[in-house]
Amino acid sequence: MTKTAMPSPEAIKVWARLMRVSRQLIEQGEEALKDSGLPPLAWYDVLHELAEAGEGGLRPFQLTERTLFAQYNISRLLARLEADGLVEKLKVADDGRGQTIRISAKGRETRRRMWAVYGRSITELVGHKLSADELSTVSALLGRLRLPPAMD
Amino acid sequence: MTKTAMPSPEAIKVWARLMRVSRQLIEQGEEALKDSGLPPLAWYDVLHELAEAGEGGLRPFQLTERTLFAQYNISRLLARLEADGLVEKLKVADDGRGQTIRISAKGRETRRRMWAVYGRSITELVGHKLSADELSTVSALLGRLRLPPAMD
DNA sequence: AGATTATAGATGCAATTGCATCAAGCTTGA
DNA sequence: TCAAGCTTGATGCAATTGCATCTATAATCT
Repeated sequence: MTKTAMPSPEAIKVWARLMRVSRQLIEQGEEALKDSGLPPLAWYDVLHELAEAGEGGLRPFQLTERTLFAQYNISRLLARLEADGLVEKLKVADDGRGQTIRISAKGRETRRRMWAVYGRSITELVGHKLSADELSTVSALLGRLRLPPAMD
Repeated sequence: MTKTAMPSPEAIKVWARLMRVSRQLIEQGEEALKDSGLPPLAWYDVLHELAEAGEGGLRPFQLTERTLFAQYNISRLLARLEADGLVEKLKVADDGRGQTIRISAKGRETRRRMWAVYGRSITELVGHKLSADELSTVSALLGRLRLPPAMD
């Protein structure tokens, strides 16, 4: 059993700023989307993953892993997305429990419109605040905080 | 009217990692607190601000500003904290609408115990992953993403 | 095979959040 | 001074989240 020490002042500062900046980013993103009459960020996250996955789609449990949303949250979010016609649920052949989720044309379109709005927030709150070099530095260091660490 | 361009790939990467890392940090913090039978992170944030404010306490609207929680959220959170005896609501002399919130001894003790648990998560997820220099670099750059920017 | 354990996804119920709005007290300005 | 408007904080109601648990199917073990 190894003792875990309390965080250094430097670590605390990183944590505090990480919390504050991410909260801002979320808040302003949600606000911008709402002002444009678009769905909340959580929908974007899922549509984004599904769009990247392409025609093959993804299983709900894969979405759970990638987005870090809880299982029951994904389950209900997908129900709402399906009700809105943004995704389709397909039976999967080799596993009777499972299903595959595929983004629909309407889903892609919604995602595109959300990105147009949300991307602007990112530019304002992130892109315009730091140089390209600084952005690379931050993302490299944040990559090492990720679980699992990003290796680029 | 100035056009806002879409974010560069570097900005997107920073945003994506920021979101992921902060989500992890929150999730693991919440989990650690729950496992120890302690209240959720939101309580910590408020107790922390109140502890820093000292005997003078803070007005609810000041908490709203500092924590970035919505006004109605603070209102109800304070009701729960008061019900648990962690804070006291005091009438404020010069403004009949307002109140001052002051942390109680029990509140300080709860905060202390939460920090013992939460701090460990921060050490594991942040402190142990980067050197002191790297931590300083990240916090300086994140400071510039803050609104308003931190000036240190 | 049959029993046991694990995994995928859904869901009832309680707690929390978001939204809209309210009540009460301040402030301003004609 | 008093009407109009602003600020502080609370709250009813709907939507979402968290928790625990459930059903169904797969995988493993004897």
